Amino acid sequence: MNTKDVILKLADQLILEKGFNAFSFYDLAETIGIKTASIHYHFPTKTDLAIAVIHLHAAGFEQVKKQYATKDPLAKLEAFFNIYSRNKAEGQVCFVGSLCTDLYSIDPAIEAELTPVVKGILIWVTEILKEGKRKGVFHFSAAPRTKALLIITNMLGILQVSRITGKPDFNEVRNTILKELKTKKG
Amino acid sequence: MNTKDVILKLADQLILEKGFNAFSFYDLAETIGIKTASIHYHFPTKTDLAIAVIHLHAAGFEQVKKQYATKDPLAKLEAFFNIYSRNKAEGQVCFVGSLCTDLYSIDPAIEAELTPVVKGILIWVTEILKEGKRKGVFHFSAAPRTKALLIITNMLGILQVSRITGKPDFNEVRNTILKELKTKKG
DNA sequence: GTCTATATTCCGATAGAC
DNA sequence: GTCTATCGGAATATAGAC
Repeated sequence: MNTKDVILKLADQLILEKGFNAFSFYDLAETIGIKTASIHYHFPTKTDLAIAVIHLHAAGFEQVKKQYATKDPLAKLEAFFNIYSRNKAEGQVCFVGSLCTDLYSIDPAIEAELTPVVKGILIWVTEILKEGKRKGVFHFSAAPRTKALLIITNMLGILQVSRITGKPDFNEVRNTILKELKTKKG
Repeated sequence: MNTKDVILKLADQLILEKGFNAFSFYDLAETIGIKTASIHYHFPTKTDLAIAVIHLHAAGFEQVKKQYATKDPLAKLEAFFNIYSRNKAEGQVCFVGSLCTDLYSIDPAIEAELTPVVKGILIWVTEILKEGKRKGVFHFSAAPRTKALLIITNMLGILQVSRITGKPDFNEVRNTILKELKTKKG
C-alpha cells in the first residue's frame, strides 16, 4: 500500500474513533513514521483528507450495493448491517455520525461532499425495504423512506450508545430490527 | 442569571452545535463579553465544564421524570421526545450523541460522569415502555430494554442525520415511532 | 516524495494585580 | 470576581533543500 493510502486509512480510523477535530497531522505522521509536511504533499489541507475519507466510504457502499444488486432483499439488508458490524468490532462509530455531530464546526466543503453520500445511502436502504415488502419478506406499515430512516438511525445510534451500554447491544439491536421486519403484523 | 450559569448554558449550546473539541474558552469569553481567565475561575478546566454540562442534562431528565411520574405512559414518552424536539429546533444534536462520538478523545473523567446518566435514561425509557405494555397502550414484541435502545437511537440519530436530510424528518420519525407503538400487531 | 525549518495562529491554563 | 500578562504547547500550513 502506498503512502497516500496509508494516510487515508489511518485518517479514516481516527475520524471514526476520535472525531475529525480530535486528531492532528502530527498524530498521523507519528504513527506512520513520516513528517507532517509529507502528509501535506498528499493532502494539502485537512479538508482534503476528510473529503477523501468520505469518498472512500461512498465507494465502499457502492461496491456492496453492486455486489448484492441481484441478491434477495434480506441478503442486501444484512450486507448493509455488516458495514456497521465492522465498525462495532473496533469501537468505532460510523462516518455519518462522526461527521454530522461535527458538521457545524468543519469546512462547508466537507458538508457538500457528505450530503449526496448520505442521501444515496437513504435511497439505497429505502429501495431495499420497498423490494422486500413487494416480495413479501419484509413487513412494515410506515413509509419505506421513513422506515429506512428508522433503521439507519438505529445503526448509527447504537454504534455511539453501545460505547457506554456495552458492545453486545449492537447485535441485540441488529437482530431485533431483522426479527421485527420479518414478522407479520395484524 | 449569574456568570457561571451563562458560561454553562453557552458551553452546552456549543457542545450540541459544534462538539466538545470544536469550541474554545476564547469562543465562550468573546460571546459573553469577559476574558478567558474569568472562565477558568468558574470552571478551572474544560473537563470541569463538560461535567457541569452533563449534570445539567441529568438534572433536566430527572425533572421531567419526576414531573411526569404520575402521568400515563404515552404522556411520559411524549415528554421524553419533547426533550429532543427542543434540540431539533436549533439544529443541535443531543448531548449523548455529541459526547459519545468524542468519547475516545476526551478526558476519561467525562466518560465516568456520562455513563451513569446514559444508563439512567435507558432505564427510564425501559420503564415507560414496560408500563405502557402492561396497561395495553403500547404494543411491541421486543424486550423492553431493547425497544428502549431502538427508540433512543432513533432520537439521537435523527438529530444528526436530519442535519443533512432536512429538519422535517425529525417529526416524521417521532410520529412514526408513536404510531407503531400504538398499533396492535398480530 | 520526503525532509528541515519555520511562520502563524490558537489553545488551555496560571500568576498576580485590582 | 474579573482583569492583564504570559507561559508552554500544539495546530495547520508553507518554503525550499535534497
